[in-house]
Amino acid sequence: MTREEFEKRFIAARRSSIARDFEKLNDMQLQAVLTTEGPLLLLAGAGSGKTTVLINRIANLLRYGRGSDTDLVPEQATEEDLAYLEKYAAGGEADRERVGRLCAVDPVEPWRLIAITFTNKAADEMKSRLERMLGEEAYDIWAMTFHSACVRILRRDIDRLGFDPSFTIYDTSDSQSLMKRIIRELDLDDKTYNYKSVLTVISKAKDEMMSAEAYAAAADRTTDIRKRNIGRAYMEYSRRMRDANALDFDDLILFTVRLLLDHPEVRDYYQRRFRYVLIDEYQDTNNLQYMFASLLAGGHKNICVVGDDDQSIYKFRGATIENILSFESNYKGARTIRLEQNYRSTGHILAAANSVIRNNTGRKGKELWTESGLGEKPVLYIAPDERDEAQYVAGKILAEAACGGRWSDNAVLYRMNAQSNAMEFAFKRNGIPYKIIGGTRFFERAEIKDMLSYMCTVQNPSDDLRLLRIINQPPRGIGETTVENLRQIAVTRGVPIFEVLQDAGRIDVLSRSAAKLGKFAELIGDMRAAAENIPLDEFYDMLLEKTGYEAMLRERMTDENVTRLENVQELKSNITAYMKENGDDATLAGFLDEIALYTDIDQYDRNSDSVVMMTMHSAKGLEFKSVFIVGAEEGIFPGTRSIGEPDEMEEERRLCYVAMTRAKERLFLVCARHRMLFGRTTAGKVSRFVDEIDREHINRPPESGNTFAFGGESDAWDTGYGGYSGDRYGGYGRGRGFEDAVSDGYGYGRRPAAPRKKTISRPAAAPAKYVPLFAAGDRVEHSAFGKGVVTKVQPTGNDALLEVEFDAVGKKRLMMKSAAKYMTKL
DNA sequence: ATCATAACGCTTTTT
DNA sequence: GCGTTATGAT
Repeated sequence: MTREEFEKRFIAARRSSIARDFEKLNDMQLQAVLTTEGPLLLLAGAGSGKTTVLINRIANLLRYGRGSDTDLVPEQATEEDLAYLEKYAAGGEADRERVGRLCAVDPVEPWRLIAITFTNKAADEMKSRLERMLGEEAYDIWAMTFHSACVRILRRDIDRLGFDPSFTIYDTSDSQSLMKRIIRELDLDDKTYNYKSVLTVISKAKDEMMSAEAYAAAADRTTDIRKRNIGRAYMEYSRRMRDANALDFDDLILFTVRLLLDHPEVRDYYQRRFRYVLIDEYQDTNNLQYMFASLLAGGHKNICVVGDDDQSIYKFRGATIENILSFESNYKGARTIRLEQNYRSTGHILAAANSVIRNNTGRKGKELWTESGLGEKPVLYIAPDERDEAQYVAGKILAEAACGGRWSDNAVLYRMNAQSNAMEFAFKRNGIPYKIIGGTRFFERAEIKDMLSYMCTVQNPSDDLRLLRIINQPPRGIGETTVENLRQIAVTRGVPIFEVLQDAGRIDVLSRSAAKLGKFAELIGDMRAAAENIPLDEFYDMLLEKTGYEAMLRERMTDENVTRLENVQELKSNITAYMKENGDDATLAGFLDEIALYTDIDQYDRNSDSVVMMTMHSAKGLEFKSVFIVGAEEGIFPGTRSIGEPDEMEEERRLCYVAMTRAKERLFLVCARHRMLFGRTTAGKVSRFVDEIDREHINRPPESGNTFAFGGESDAWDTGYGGYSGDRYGGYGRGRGFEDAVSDGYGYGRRPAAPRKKTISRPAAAPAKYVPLFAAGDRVEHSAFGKGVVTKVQPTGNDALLEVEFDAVGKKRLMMKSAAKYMTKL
């Protein structure tokens, strides 16, 4: 055997031997795991087992280093070794230790790996799966979000950029209130200079790595007044951020990139350190994140990015799909692997999703497929209005629950949070437990922001923004004029407000309130001392007490204040959780870091069994047995803003693709002909995305043309067709809408006859009078909740609120008319 | 300082 | 249509 032939066979046998560790993967997944060296683009379709691949890839790197992907053959390898490997590779038994020794080439130390994700949730999942697979070794792997990785890097070296390592992080609303203030102070018209749009411009500039100085200078070279004024606002914003020793979310990444670009010794350290860089959700990266990733990977050039161009839905936040589309040209010698086998959805659903996304141009081109059979076709239901739409969804869910399904198998996805209202009502009417994800978030609540502001002020004395928030909260008689004086003096002296506070006694204009100011300064000072000496949870209790915040809430126990108190306590449980996780390392600064980067406490716990409602955006990365996409109408989804804008329309279509591919077994597309939104009723028509679905993969109601239309108008919506809504309780069993006519196999109870041809009167025109269908003491059976007894009937206009004590699920409150459809007297 | 009323907006939003 | 927010009056 020549050396050449020996090496060839050795390399092949080594790769096959390593592959035996990953037998559960499909071929493409395996390739992705074994391809360790150089730039790699992993196009991972929805549900293709992406995280599994990432975890196994890391396991491979730790165990075998580049063994599966190198031409290097150890000098000392013998023909006997080769024979041994070949036998093992062919399926034989072998000593694992010896195989490991023969296959490994530079196994990598865990701390040389960095895996970056976008969300804390993804990072946490990655971490826990790594721990499960690798045990303690996993602790040293940097598995975290872009932002937390940057914080970690900055805490070490930000002093090189003239910031103090104890910097605080401003979240979006902090930035917003700062910008509001700046616009007011610069005397700019808040219509033309809307704080949000100004911040968007700044964020874009930061993404292009344009400093305030550079931006303002460039703006001044133009005649564009607006641009020049935004330049001024940007300058002021940067100056204040610097003075407050604060960084916003963009800054975290921008400054890290700056640090790596301008400071070779820092760059070298990280480039040498990280032998392998992994980036998840690459289609969502913006320019800065691209820079950051490529800087990190600049040393060893082993960068693996995972993403799906078809799932890029955050362009409006600066994500650029270009990063993934041009990965191959950005990285010389890049390899691409496509994961197209889907393990989540059944055939029809996948085919429907494929047929929608096919209408986009500029794709990498991918077609998902599955081995799991055709399953059920997605169903289109057209409701008369949003009430009926919601009632339809509730009905489907109840029917499924009646067959033993779990509530949490169902998700309702909508385009915007405002749509959740109608759904909420329907769920309440029917006693369906639900949970809304998103909307007003925990950390956005005033009382939480207040408590966090106290902590920030204690932690960072120069954080004026936070200090101003709480200086008179609860009221301590420090009024607006005093605050204004304070600020003036701070600006002229060029020092943080807190310093002026301590000096108040010696300043004339402040003399009248000096005592109050001094007391406040003392309070913060005391708390600062306490933070260093007592455990964090005790510190927090002390804060609640000494600041008088708790007392303020307790003073008047309104419903609102009760919730606030609960929230404030909830924050404490965050602290306790943080302490548990970090043990002796738990510090105030550490906690604040974590909180600043944690928008939502993991409010989505899968333990509680309830239907989840959320926007399609938030649904990314999740999966459900049944998915309801509501509001599938032109003008809602796609939204008015994207109609006529080809790029936005494509993004909208990708969003549709994301939403559809969340469904494992059942997918419902629901729309309403008339919808009341923002106080106006508008007529809509079925979303173009629905029309794009191949007819053989969807159950549609018969063409609404002449058959159902009014007076022969072919696309008229106002057909007065009987709907789902509970308004005509006497008529249940009929008028369920189109969809059952095509039989999706999921109607419940009595099957309706063919749809009525047409109805002249508008639905719900004359509200029916209250007719009691149940009385207290009735023994009843509900299709989803089982048997029970009616304990209370409370008439409400033309309906009634029932209280039913169910044998299995306990007390439920139901609206009579809705309940009548699913519940019968025994 | 606190309450009331008027005015305003209003996609989506991993950090 | 509703919930937040800015402003003005007491």
